[in-house]
Amino acid sequence: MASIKDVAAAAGVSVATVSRVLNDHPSVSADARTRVMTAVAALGYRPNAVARSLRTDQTRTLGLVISDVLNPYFTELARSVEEEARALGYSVIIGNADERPDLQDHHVRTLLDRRIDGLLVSPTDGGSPLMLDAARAGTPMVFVDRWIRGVDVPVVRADGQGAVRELVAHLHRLGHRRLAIIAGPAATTTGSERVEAFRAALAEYGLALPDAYTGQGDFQADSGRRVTEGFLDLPEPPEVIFAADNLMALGALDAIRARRLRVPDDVALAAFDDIPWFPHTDPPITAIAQPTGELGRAAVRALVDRIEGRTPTSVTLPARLVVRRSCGESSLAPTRSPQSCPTQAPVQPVPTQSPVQRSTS
Amino acid sequence: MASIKDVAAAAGVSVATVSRVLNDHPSVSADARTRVMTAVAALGYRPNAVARSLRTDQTRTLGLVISDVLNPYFTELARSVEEEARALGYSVIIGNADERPDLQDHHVRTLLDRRIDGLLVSPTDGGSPLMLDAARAGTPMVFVDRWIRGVDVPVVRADGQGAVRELVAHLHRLGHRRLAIIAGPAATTTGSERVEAFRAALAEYGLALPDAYTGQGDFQADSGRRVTEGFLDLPEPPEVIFAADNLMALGALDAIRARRLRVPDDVALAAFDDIPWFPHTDPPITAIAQPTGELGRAAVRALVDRIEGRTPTSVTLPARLVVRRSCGESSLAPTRSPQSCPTQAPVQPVPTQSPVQRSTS
DNA sequence: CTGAAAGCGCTTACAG
DNA sequence: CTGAAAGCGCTTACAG
Repeated sequence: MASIKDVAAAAGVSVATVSRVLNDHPSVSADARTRVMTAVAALGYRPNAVARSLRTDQTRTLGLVISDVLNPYFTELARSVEEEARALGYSVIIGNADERPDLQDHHVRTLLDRRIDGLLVSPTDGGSPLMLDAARAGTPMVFVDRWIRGVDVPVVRADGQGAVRELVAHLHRLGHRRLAIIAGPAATTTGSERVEAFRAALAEYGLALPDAYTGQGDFQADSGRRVTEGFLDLPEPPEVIFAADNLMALGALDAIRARRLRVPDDVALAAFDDIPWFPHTDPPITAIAQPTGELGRAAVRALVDRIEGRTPTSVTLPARLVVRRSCGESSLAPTRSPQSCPTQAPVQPVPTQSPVQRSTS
Repeated sequence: MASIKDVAAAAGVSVATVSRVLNDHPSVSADARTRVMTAVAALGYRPNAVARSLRTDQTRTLGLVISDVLNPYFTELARSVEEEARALGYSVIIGNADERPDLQDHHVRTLLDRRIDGLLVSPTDGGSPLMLDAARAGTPMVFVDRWIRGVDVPVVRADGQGAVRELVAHLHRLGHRRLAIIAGPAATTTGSERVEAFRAALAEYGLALPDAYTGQGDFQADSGRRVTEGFLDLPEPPEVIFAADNLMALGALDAIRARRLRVPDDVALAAFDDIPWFPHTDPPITAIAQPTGELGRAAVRALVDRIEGRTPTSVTLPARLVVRRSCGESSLAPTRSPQSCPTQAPVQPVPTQSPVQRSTS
């Protein structure tokens, strides 16, 4: 592969001059510039990004460590992150933690070794020493979706509290009183916050959230299946199961189907995170939708601000409830007729409660 | 951040010695080794992968350019690729082409600039000059899923011919005669091969595939929606719509739902690629499943073989039909009762036709 | 077993 | 405007 030396030789200039035209440095004669451009084209020369990074101490690369690539929520997040990063002149390297702290650390370490300019993380756990050290050592970092308390790192996330209250109101209106939740790992913020929001909303209706109705999942499908089986084995099974993410809802559906039970007649089901398939499941699933694309973009902007010396801003955007049929027929709805549910614009009967919130971390 | 010089100074040895212990070179005294290890631990030193890559001319990194991250098929492929690569000591950088040739080229270029050791590609088009040049220039490369004719690059893919024949047999048995397909871009192999397999299978039953029943999609949901609307507007709409991938099937479902039509009563639907949601849609969707994980692993093995000087092998694995209810009730099935459809092991009434096939490219 | 030195492919003050 | 030279952080023959 041609190097800068080859180009310099072909153009009859020094490597310094080649470097200058490649980097659009102003002080280069028009003549030198054209000769270099010609040589570059003739040789099909492409600068070695590795060498450039070593010299400039910047890689123009962002690391993104997500909890699970098989989760459509994170996949959509990753897509918007890459898009925004590209618009700002950065590449992104994705690491998939698969909800495993050890794998998460593996990726953080690898990314750090590659000297990425900044790190976007959705932590799988309460914070590994590695990540905390990196943050303290001054690695530009931003948390997306999930975060870790007590670390001075900006957070970009959705607030689901309002939407969870609306969900509980919806369920209560439909006559449901025995509500259960499949929670995510307590060590993650989304794992604990969603349970707490649910518990608080139930309390407003004088309803308790007994331990038997609080199943411990890990955000993956299998755990949703397992926890649901436990719920259904109870002497008094819940009337509603609220899965704290879409994959556990998938697992719950599997378990319910396996017992030949019907949703919502035998058990109602709702999920956190909306995905394109939810309007099409049998029945369509009521879900809490996050502004995923906007979160990804805001996270990149915050990280790039941090990298380029500006002050990064934490961002919290509201999630919203999308009512479908999996919790029962709303008395407001006319009759049980097939609904039109285009993927891009899900039905949204309940208005978004609060405007975009921005707060400085 | 500490460099190798700092470690050498702290340990009282030369940087050469530090490098040797870091790389497990045999000729280092036990004493020197322990002093270096101690210094490394004390400083929290981590070798700079950028510098190492520049010096050794290898990055231990594979590039993976996939057609669309939002497509669960590619997401599963990416996961298995990363897993196998990690097992073999490589990292992988994913580039998402979003079915756009220009974006694909952007990622190939970026990856090449970073001097990845090898490239795994599922081409979005018939082959950009950039990619063809890279292949000719000797960049280690392997095609996964989709490929390009006339280039000497190993291919790892699934053969769907047998499964498509089984699908058509299934449809014919159910009494369907007007069958339509939503095809992918003709410039991609999977875009054209699936149509041809479908056409050939229809011919065996004396059925034609008229132009009006051949819709041009781009493997993304919107195109499935658009093409389906066209089909439904026909004076004589098809009885079955076969979507050449899962996202176009999602779009088709949207379009069908929007018209308040029912699957399979008004139109039957089948898809290429099986995904965890298909058992749960309304109705569960009949699909052709690829051995995705195995494809990803085989592709990595082929690429690493190529990189490390061994002879890479092309691999073709059979796809298989998974019958569900979206094409109508099979006369074999007892009654319309809810089925048990665990995500992990979809119902597979039709036996896999051929054993694993391996052929050298 | 160990160190001094060269060199990977760039960028960038420094002189001219 | 241009080039010679230093240096980014490593690895690896080469000598000893």
